[in-house]
Order: sequence, then C-alpha cells, then structure tokens
Amino acid sequence: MARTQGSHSDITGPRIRSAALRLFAQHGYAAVSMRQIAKEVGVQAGALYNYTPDKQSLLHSLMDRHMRELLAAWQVEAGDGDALSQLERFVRFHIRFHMQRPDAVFIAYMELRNLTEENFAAIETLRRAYEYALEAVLKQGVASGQFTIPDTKIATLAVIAMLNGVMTWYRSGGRLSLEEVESVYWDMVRKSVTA
Amino acid sequence: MARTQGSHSDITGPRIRSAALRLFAQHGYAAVSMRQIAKEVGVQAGALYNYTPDKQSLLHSLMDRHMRELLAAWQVEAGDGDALSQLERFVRFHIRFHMQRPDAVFIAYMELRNLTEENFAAIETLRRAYEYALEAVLKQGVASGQFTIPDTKIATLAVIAMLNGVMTWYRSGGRLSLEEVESVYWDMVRKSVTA
DNA sequence: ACGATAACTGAACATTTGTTCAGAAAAAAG
DNA sequence: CTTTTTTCTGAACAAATGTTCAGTTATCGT
Repeated sequence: MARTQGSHSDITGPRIRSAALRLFAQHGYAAVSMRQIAKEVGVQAGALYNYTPDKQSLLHSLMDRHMRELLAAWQVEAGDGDALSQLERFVRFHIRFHMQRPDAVFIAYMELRNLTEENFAAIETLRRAYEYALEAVLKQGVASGQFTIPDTKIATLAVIAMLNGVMTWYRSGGRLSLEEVESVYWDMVRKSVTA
Repeated sequence: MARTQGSHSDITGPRIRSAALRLFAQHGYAAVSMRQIAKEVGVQAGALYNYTPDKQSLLHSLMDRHMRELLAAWQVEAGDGDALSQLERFVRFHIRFHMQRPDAVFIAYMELRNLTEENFAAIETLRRAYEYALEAVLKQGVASGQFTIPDTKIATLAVIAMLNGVMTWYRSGGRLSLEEVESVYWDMVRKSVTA
C-alpha cells in the first residue's frame, strides 16, 4: 500500500520553508543558494527538490502562504462597528500581525521583482485584496462623515506605508512596548483621516 | 607629462553608473552580473574595473552619492520660518526629490543588506542625518506648541515611511499631478502631527 | 522478517559568477 | 611622427550556481 505520509517529510518540509524564509529575508532571494538552505536544514541540496520543484516555486510558495494567512487573519479580526473603531482595529491588527512575522513581511514586498510574471500577478492580486479591506473601511468612514479624505486610494496606500514603517525600526525589548507603538500609530492615523 | 584626464573615462564612467543604477533597481544587486552592466554600456566586463575596484564598491558608491545629493539638496531647500511651513517644505521637497530618482531611492533602501558592514554603517550615518533634519523640524514644532506628537522619533520615521510610499505607486501621467499628490500627502502629514 | 516506498546522498552537468591580466587599440603629449 | 599613457579587449581562472538522477539508507505496512 502507498504510505499515507512520509516519515520525515512532515519535519523536513517545514524546516526547509523556515530556513528559506530566514535566509531570503536576511540576504535576499538571489543571494541565497539552494546549498545554503540545505546546509541550514542539515541535508544535501538535492533533497530540497522533494519539497519544491525549483527555487522560484519555493519563493512564491512562501509569499503566497504569507498573504493568505494575512487575509484569513484579518477576516477573523474584522468585525462590525463604526468606521473609526474598525480603522483602529485594522491599525492594531496590522502592526501586531506583521511584527510577528518580520521575515515573511520583508520577503513579501522586497522580493516581488524576483517572481516570474505569473507568480507576481498572483501575489499582487492577494496584496490588492488586503489593501481593499482597508479602503473599504475608509470609504465607509467617508460615507458616514467620520473621515475627511480627498482620495481614499491614496490614503489607503499612505496608511499602509506608514504602518509598514514600524517593521524597519521596532525591536522588541526597546524603549516602547508593542502596545504603546500601536497606540502612537493609531493616534497619527486617526488624526490623518479625520478633519 | 601626465594626462590631466582620460579621453573616454568621463563618458564611460557615468554610463556605467547609470546602467548599474537601472539594473540594480530593476533586478536587485545580487541578480545583476558585471557582464550585464558591461553589455548595457557596450563594453567588455573587464573594462568596468577601470571605474570601480569591485562590484560592492559600485553599489556603495551609487548609494553614497544619492544620499549626499539628498542631504545637499535639502540643505539648499531648507530655510527658516515656523515649524509648520518648514514641515510643508520638507514634505513637498521629499516627494519631489525622490520622484525624480526612483531607481536611486529604490536601491538606497532595498540593497542595504547587500552592503558590507563598513559600507552599511557609512550609508546608515547619512540616512540618519536626513532623518534628523525632519526630526529637528518636528521638535521645533513641539517646542512652539504647533505640533502635538507623543514621540518625535517615531513620528519622524512614520512620516518618512508614509512619504516613501508614494514611490511604490505613483506614475507620472496618472490620475493626479505631482503637485496634487504633494498636497494630499501634506494634508495628511499636517493633520497627523497637529492636535 | 520481508518487501515496498519514501527520503536522502553524492556526484555530476552545463552555466554563470566576479575578477585578473597581458596585450591591442586609441588618444593625447611632445 | 614618436612616445607615453589611457582605455579597452579577449581570454582565462577558480568558485559557485540550479538542477538531475542513479543508487543508498531508513522507515513503514504487512
């Protein structure tokens, strides 16, 4: 009978993914070789090809999973309420979620240019879906009169860019707790979209 | 007698720099070979080594020049006036300056990890100097009571991150003129730092 | 214990990499 | 024109690249 599952594959597989994630984030996709990844896992380079058809697919797979987890997590977090409280929830969620996966975040927007055309398009679709989740909140706030925004598309991108900035400098154990950082950013975002 | 200058070096040199800039921005430092750069210039790979001791120095040199031009340009643009008008000048300057050099901007913060330790430290110093130019304005505004900011360091980084977001989506000839984009961002920044 | 299959090794492959260098070509200086 | 110096070629180098695959090893179901 066919084996239902391999003996090590459910261990080696994730280890490969996490090694690749770390290395891609640290040195960049193009600068990391399959042999480096393999070494980190404690395996020969050839063994990687039991888990990915090629290097490109490995990158795409990492980005794809990250984006899907992001969307799913927001789906869970998003609730009802007025635009202001929804925006606050988004801001705090975004910072918290992304701070938990700095490597995946880094890759997901630094390595876009290393994707093939088709893979790029696929990731881009997911990214836009996430952006639209925020834009929907902003639009709702404009409709209800709670927000004053000249252009919701620009505001969406501006807010996300601002929040993403946290990742470039925040290190846990620093001067501020994550909770405090969330509040500071929420304060700035709130003011920037209200009159 | 020693020649004062080479005959072609003042042509080939800049061409190498601009080809490298374009290619690094498009595909990433690690993904671009010296032969690709040479081909773009119409020269053999070996010839590049008359203009740079190695690939790493070429990258560092591009980033270094960009940062110095940025600082110099702001030095010229920065004037006196109250904090609010200085902040507006900064916002508009930042957007305008960076939109004129998308490739250099891209490289300057995407390829940091591909610098050697020493080169990284050097660029980092310049970047911090620029950040401090903005922070000085924010501090002045807090002192004068014009701004309400819980933490000027975070606000500095948040504002710059927000402004940098423009580069990821704005394309000239789009829906909005650069002037309009400047105004939208200035509006958001102004509100985010005032009460 | 035995046979089947999954997981991995280790070597090989064709390319490509950054860099060097002797010598040719070109241009300026005298 | 002749000499000197700059600029570039073209080939060469060792090392590293992604990927393949026949064969070994380990683990499972029976």
